[in-house]
Amino acid sequence: MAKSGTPGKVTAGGTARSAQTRRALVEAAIETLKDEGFAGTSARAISERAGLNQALIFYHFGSVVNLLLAALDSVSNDRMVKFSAAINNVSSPTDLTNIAAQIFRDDLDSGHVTVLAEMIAGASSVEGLGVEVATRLSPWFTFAEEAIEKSFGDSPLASLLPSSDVAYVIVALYLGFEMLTHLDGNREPALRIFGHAQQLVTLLGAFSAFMPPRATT
Amino acid sequence: MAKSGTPGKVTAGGTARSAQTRRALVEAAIETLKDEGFAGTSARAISERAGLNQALIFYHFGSVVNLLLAALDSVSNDRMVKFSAAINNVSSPTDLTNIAAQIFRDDLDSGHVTVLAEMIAGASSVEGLGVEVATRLSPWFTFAEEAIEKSFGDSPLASLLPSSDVAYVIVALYLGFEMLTHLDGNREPALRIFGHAQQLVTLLGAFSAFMPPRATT
DNA sequence: GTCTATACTTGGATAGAC
DNA sequence: GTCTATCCAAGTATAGAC
Repeated sequence: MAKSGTPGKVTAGGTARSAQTRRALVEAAIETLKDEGFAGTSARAISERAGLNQALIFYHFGSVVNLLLAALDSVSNDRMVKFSAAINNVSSPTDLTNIAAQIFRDDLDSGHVTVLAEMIAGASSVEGLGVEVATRLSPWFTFAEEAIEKSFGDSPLASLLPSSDVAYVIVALYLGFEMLTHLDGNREPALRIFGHAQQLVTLLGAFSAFMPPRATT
Repeated sequence: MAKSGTPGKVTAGGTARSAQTRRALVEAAIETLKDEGFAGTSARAISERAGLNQALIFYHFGSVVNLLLAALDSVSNDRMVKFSAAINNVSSPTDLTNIAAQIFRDDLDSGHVTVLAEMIAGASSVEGLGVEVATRLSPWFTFAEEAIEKSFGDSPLASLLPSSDVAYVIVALYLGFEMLTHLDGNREPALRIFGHAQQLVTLLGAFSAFMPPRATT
């Protein structure tokens, strides 16, 4: 992307002030994406929110899109850290749905999934952005898959569906809930449905007692 | 909206040529939304695709956003007509999943859900657009709910979840699948999962034989 | 109703002073 | 590393000729 040797890289070293500026810009980019959407997230809108000069975006990131990708990296990493910490306390399906509901509520309120959704939707408008976003999305799948394996792996339910497909459904639902919730500002349906999911898992768990145990390949 | 008495209304009468121009613009807006996303759908991009003059957008629709809403109306109506026709042949859960899979494949390929997803995501960027999009989305919920009632209403499964919540999940999944599929251009996971859903419904149907019948309120 | 031409605004990006 | 100033492209929207 950035010309060789320029400070365009996200990981570029430099003074402490540099790092602080970059962080401020990334933070402002995230907030702008949440509030104004992809189409409303211009260099001017971001810099104004950060209280910094517009030219700094191009100095530090080379382009607006690069800054947006850095913003996506940031929220994605934050989510993974939070997720990973939570999942260590998980070993049963019930655990998983409980923790998932809690994290989901957190994400809805903080707007982190909004950033992802806006970047996915905005990817159609910028050549080459799609693959970059897809790359940053793939950890979400593997994380979800691991969580499912860890909590459902011993259950006969695991033989019903490949965990990679379940992970795909979870991520899709996460995105869909986010979009609907964001559109009308009403998070109740999504949260209520998470409650249903917990009951369903319990119910399926009861059924699974009558199913043959999972084949150990 | 448009000033009073101006031809901004979608339903405005006028010459046959007028109607044709409006249709061409709406069609071009749909295609542009699919190919370029919300942020890339400018008056210039639309008019160029339609082979018409850019000023016609403002003459006929008053603003670009109004044209986009007309485009959303158009795909939304088309979908509803198609859905409604399909659902008349449906009476069992198995019927529903079969038809749903078929329609879903159709929608993925035709890109109609893309239009919806881009409009939802883009709504964040334009003041007041959110409520307009939400209004046009509500028929999708009621339709899904009716379809569920019609096919699951007699099943004991219906007592597990309110059909309005199931409808919410379906719409969310539709959106989520669309975004993921659009991002990486690979529709296989989503289609495969529809296959799983059919098996699950069959399985649940078997289980439901052991459940108490639905209370007739 | 449609086109050309144009006014005005916003956005991405760079040069150069500090 | 940051700011001011500026260029240029693209966007919305309107006026007026046809």
